[in-house]
Amino acid sequence: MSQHDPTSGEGNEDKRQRILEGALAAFAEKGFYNAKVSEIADEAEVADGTIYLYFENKDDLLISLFEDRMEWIINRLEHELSEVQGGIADRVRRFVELHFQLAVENPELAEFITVELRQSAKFIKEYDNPKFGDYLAILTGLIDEGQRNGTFDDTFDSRLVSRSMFGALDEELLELTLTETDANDVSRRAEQVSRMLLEGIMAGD
Amino acid sequence: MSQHDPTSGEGNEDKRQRILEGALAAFAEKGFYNAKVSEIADEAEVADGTIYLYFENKDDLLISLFEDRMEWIINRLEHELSEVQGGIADRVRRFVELHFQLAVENPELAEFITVELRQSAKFIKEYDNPKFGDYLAILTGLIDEGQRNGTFDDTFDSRLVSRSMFGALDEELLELTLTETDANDVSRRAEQVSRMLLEGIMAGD
Amino acid sequence: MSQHDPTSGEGNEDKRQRILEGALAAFAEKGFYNAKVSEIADEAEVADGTIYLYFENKDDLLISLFEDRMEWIINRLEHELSEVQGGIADRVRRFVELHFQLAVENPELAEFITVELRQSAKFIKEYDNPKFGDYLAILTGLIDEGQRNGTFDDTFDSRLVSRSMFGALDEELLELTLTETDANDVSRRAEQVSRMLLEGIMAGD
Amino acid sequence: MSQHDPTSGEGNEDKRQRILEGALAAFAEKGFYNAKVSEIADEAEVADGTIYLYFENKDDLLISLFEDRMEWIINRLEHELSEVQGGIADRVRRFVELHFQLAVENPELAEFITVELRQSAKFIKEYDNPKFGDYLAILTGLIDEGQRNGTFDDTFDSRLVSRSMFGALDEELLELTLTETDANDVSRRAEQVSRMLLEGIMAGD
DNA sequence: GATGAATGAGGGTTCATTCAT
DNA sequence: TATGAATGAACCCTCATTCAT
Repeated sequence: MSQHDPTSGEGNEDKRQRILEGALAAFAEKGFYNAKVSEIADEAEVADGTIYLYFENKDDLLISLFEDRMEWIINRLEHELSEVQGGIADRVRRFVELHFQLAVENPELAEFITVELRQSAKFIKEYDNPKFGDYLAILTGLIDEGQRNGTFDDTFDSRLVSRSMFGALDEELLELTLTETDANDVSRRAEQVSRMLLEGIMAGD
Repeated sequence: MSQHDPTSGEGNEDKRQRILEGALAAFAEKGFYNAKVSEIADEAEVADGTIYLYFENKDDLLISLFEDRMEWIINRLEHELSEVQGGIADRVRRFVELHFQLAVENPELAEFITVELRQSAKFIKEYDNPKFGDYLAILTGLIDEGQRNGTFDDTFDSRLVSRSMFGALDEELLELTLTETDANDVSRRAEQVSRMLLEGIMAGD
Repeated sequence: MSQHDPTSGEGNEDKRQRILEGALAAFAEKGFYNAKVSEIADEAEVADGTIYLYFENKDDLLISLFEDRMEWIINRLEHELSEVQGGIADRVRRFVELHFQLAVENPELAEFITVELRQSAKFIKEYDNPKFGDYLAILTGLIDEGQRNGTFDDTFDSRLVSRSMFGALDEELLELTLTETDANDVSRRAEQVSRMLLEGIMAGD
Repeated sequence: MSQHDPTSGEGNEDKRQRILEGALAAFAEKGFYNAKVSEIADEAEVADGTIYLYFENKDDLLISLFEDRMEWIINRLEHELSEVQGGIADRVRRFVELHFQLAVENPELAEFITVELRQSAKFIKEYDNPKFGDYLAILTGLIDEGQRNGTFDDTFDSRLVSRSMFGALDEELLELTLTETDANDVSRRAEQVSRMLLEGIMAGD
């Protein structure tokens, strides 16, 4: 999506990252349409025009930011999930926990994803948003595996389940970004969300 | 929120409604920021300036549209839920079903609510969005009642549960608005979503 | 070419004309690319945005100005030529004289036509520039008539002759706009140009 | 006009020429204002910044290109005219022919000269454009000589005549560059133009 | 009340030019 | 000398809002 990758030196990748961070800050604070390119440039400490060396236009900056951050999240999720000892339910629990943790650690990112992803859903549909598909696939994979090994009720459509779980989780994260929440409460919420979702799909006795 | 409360009755209320419908169509199709006031005026068959007799500005039009439509949805929900024979679980099931039904009957409204509500979340926070609170209160009320009568597990925070349920439901409705879905599949989804959510919170044996 | 003809009242046609005059002044002084839309607006005493109610964009303003002024010139030429007593040579002489006269009376217009018409030739080709065709047709018509009645040598291609005559005339008018020239000298030049061009195509004995 | 006169000889002069050729191609294709310096650099296979080692700025590049190409044309004209056997009329005829020939051989140059010279006339006036004066002087010289030896009518102002002849010729060359024309037609046009112009100024019998 | 022509602030983007390497 | 990434001033155009009719 990026127009121009000036050489491949570190200085430049750093500049690209600074721009993405400036965009993240601006989009999180004001939303895509109210964020000015010149503010992003200020934040990134580059000239306005420099942004256009790394991104085609403001839209591309949005898309690229999504892809960049989703990729980071996906890597992080895959890494953390691979380290989980225990069954499939533990991994789902970890999946949920990790989201709360990431949201607490990166409030701007949480705000950006929860607020802009939805708004940009249609916008992004045109670009197909493969990264979001990759992301959901992780969750769908967990559900599928749980259904195969009898942990989860296999009368559910795993894609529907993963979408719904994402929706529930996302809504909680939105609440988190929009209100002050103390740490204890955050873990209590994580526990409740994963318990509720898991019990919803557990294979009945 | 609206600036002008037309005194001379139905003729004006009709004009106000035409403007809101034009806004709904425009916002659903293009999103709030890409919808032009002049397009809304065209759609409503009024002059651009007329919109400012009924609404303070474009923001107010968005807020008013939310409030108007949420009020309509709330009334509809309350009416339909009041007619449900059976227990609390049946009412939750009906709550979910009704959403799918409304989304199918009013695709523009579904698109508007699912896409713009989120995006406007922060924007709307400033205005506090009491209607959304009223809406969620219906669901929270159902959960509370179920917890009191022992149908639902009362170790869950009912507000968290209702938010999560809304999130799950909303995500499914978004999927519905963004892809073609046949009627059979819609009811299958409604069934799965309500089953999953209910089992998640049922008082376990 | 113009986008919007707001009603048809005189006030509006006047505004459109003021914009065209502002454009003429700006284009003549600075050339198309160096003239700023905001300067044209200033000159016309309208807001920047008003220009876009009457013209699609800056290009359209250029095209429209050409068409408007060429039409005016064509009408003027046709009217004046129709009043000429005498033969075809007198009408050609009058054609040339009139150009010098118009250039003296409307130096901005002369500058605009001589400088921008050429530069915009290719640009205007895309829009086909029918008015320039109409203009040249007047001259071609004179040549044709002179050839038919034996005044002019009919071994010349009348279209080539009229283009060449236009080129010669246009070059002289350019010189006129770029240097100070006193009135006596202007008429001397007009006389020389028409004499030279006429003798060039007279049927020889 | 050029900032830098490369000291180390041919390698640099070659680079300067490549830049001028790139500029010619770009200006001919898109016009001065729409041609980008970076495109010229691409065409010349040099870096953008390199252009500024050889030319002060984009304006200087335009001026320098004019001067370079006009000098070339002048040399070519003087050489060819010096080889003409025959009288002054033959040399004028050759002058015209040669223009058509050069235009056919160098369409980009023809386009550049016919389209941009005029547009840049005022722009160039500021720099005085001595080369164009030199060029016209050739033609004026021919006219003067013809007037002195009685071939041409000496009641004409030779500078006016040469300007008009240039204008006529230039207009024909413009037509040539803007439309497809086959070789036969080109020579027919050359013949007609020179015949017309010569007869126009021949000393009457 | 209703109109819609007019307004003008605002912002995304371009591109000639610079300068550190 | 040569490079080309970076700069940032400049500008066309949009569109929410106003107000004379």
